[in-house]
Amino acid sequence: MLVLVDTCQATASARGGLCACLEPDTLRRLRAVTADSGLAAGETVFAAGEAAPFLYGLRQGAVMLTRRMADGRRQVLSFLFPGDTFGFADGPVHVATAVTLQRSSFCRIPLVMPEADPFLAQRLRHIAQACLADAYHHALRLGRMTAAERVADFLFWLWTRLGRPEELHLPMRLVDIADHLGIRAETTSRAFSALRRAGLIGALSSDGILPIYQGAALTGRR
Amino acid sequence: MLVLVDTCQATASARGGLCACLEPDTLRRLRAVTADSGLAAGETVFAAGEAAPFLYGLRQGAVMLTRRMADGRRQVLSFLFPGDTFGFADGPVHVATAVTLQRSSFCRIPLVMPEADPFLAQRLRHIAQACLADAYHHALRLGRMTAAERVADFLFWLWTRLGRPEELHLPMRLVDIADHLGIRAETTSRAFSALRRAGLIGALSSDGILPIYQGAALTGRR
DNA sequence: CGGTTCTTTGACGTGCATCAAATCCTGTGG
DNA sequence: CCACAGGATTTGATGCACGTCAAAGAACCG
Repeated sequence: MLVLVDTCQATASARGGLCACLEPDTLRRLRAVTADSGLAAGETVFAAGEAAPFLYGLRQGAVMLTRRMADGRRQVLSFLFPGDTFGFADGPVHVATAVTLQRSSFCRIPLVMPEADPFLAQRLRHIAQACLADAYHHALRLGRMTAAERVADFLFWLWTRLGRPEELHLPMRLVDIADHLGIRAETTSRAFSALRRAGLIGALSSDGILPIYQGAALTGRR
Repeated sequence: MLVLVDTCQATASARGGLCACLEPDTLRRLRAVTADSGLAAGETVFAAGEAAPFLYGLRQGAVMLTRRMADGRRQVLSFLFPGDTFGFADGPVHVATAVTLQRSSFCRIPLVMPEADPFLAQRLRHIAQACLADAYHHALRLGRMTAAERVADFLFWLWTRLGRPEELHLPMRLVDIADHLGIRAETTSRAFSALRRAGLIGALSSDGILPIYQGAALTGRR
């Protein structure tokens, strides 16, 4: 457990904004029952199959949602950043495992709350729909794009999500990106190298900083 | 436009049940503003990019949701059956195109309704979450399963969704299944042949009837 | 400094795509 | 009823994108 901080880094492009987008009075009511908590990098927030009594709003840090097959094959379903809401379950248990990629802190919303609060229920419905739209886009990536296109499209998504900075800070490993895009870490590395040779990005430094030279050119025609 | 029918074939395994699962009084209120409509096979219910003023509940028939890349590559996002709810958008416009696979009939729910009806909003939130759970499962299929596994797992899903019948009625073409699973129609055909030779299924007849001999054996270890 | 983990690059193998052709089915018109 | 055209499925032959295996840096850590 880390110390709690009160600054929420939620941005407008977040799929959620339980922290950022709620009306002030709803937010005030939320605060009354919301327990903030923090975790170091590499820790499990919740695991697939566990009971799902909370929704989570990511305040700081980065999280990934994963699923595994019985033989260990892993799919990274989604990467989450400040302002994103996660923990949606289909029924009483989680369908995915959530793991922190960095030190992260969360809001936790007890699942009884949205049942009682129509405004919150409405907001959560829209968030779930935004996640669904993302998942549809990702299905297109996985089903119909080449490895190089997947990597470029993913970097474009990430670059946009993080506010189109000149340098992208990648909190995840290459193998996590590979498991997100349905390819191998080696293939991911080769795609990065090709983009670098093409002048769209710079070299990935060991601390995960990736210069973006032509971000708009990363998007293929969808 | 087809004639309206009043029997809704929604089942318990449907992701939705706007027709089947609502409380009688809510249903009655819904009926007051719900316009039923019908379409023949191969027609477009709505297209990606169009305004999204309605949600849809499928009463009879079958529908698929698709997305295309600019160069024509197509991804079938989901197959829908009676009882399923669709038309969720992220914002004001549809993110997918919905096409009928058979003669189908729908309920249409104006999007202003859930805003006004907390019960309906709650229900839609749960439906959207169920769709998200499906989309996550599908990401695992697309990202980490072999072609043969994808086909078997898809058939298992479909078999379960349709009530585990002895004969599956496939309303879609092989190429639609292929575009759903991120493979080619030829590969899909080969996978069917392999399952047939293994004795799990029978021969696919020209009218789309597929005998299921060992449905439970279709599921891989996930 | 030695051990560990991650990334990068090369060499080679394979699963699926692609190309092609045969078969089957359906609809149409004589 | 039969002939024919067009489309879907099936199967075979071949090619290539990406997986797999391997090894060499590079960064980190005790």
